[in-house]
Amino acid sequence: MELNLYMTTKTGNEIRLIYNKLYKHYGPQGWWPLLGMDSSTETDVRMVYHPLNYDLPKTRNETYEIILGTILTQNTAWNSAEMALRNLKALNAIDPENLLGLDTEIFKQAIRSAGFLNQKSVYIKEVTKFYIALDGKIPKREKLLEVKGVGNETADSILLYAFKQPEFVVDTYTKRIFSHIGLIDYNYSYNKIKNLFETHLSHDMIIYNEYHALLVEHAKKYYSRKPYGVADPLF
DNA sequence: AGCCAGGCTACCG
DNA sequence: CGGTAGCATGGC
Repeated sequence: MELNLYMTTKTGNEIRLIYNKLYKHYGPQGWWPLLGMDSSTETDVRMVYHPLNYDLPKTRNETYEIILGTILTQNTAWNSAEMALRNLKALNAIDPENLLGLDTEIFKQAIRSAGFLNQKSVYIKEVTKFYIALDGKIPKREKLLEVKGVGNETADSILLYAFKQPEFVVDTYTKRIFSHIGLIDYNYSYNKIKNLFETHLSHDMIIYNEYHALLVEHAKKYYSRKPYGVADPLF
């Protein structure tokens, strides 16, 4: 029979149960957030989450904005990355060609709030050239990983949120929550954890999108300060 | 005042 | 291979 046995394992049930619990508790997350598209109110450009709308990003520059965000938020609070994005928008640089045309010092100062500006300025230029060269095509994970500054999590975030591909994203929060629950060891490799989730869930972009966003939302509340998870009311 | 943030590269054994 | 120092700034 073709009804897969893995669907009945304890681990598989846990992974799906936890998703349902988080979704019921927090609801759809509307990731990846985008800057408001209303340029008439430049002083109040906020990030827009878009729950239950999985058609975004729609334009070349919206896709690019998400790619920029994945680099800017590496080991950095989202608020700091968001500030950098607003600065870039004010420079009309959430556009691959315009960004590459910026003066280097102006560019670095624009992304300063996101930290690691020397590294990230290089990473962003590298991934920008890669994006332009794609010419509208969807990148292979393997090729994304060849770009300097794009590691496992960033590659999966780009594929999932910018290109709507079913790639599960593993981050620090995922490891904290699931090691706290006891389903993984904290030091499992990235791909081992990624495979665990992808094995036990439908290969569904929407599920992967919400699951990762929900884990971040939950972890920000209960897994940001040691000892992690002790006050977690759900798990 | 520290600790933490939606990681990655380079280099080490 | 797996393990880790260094990277920069802002919030709390």
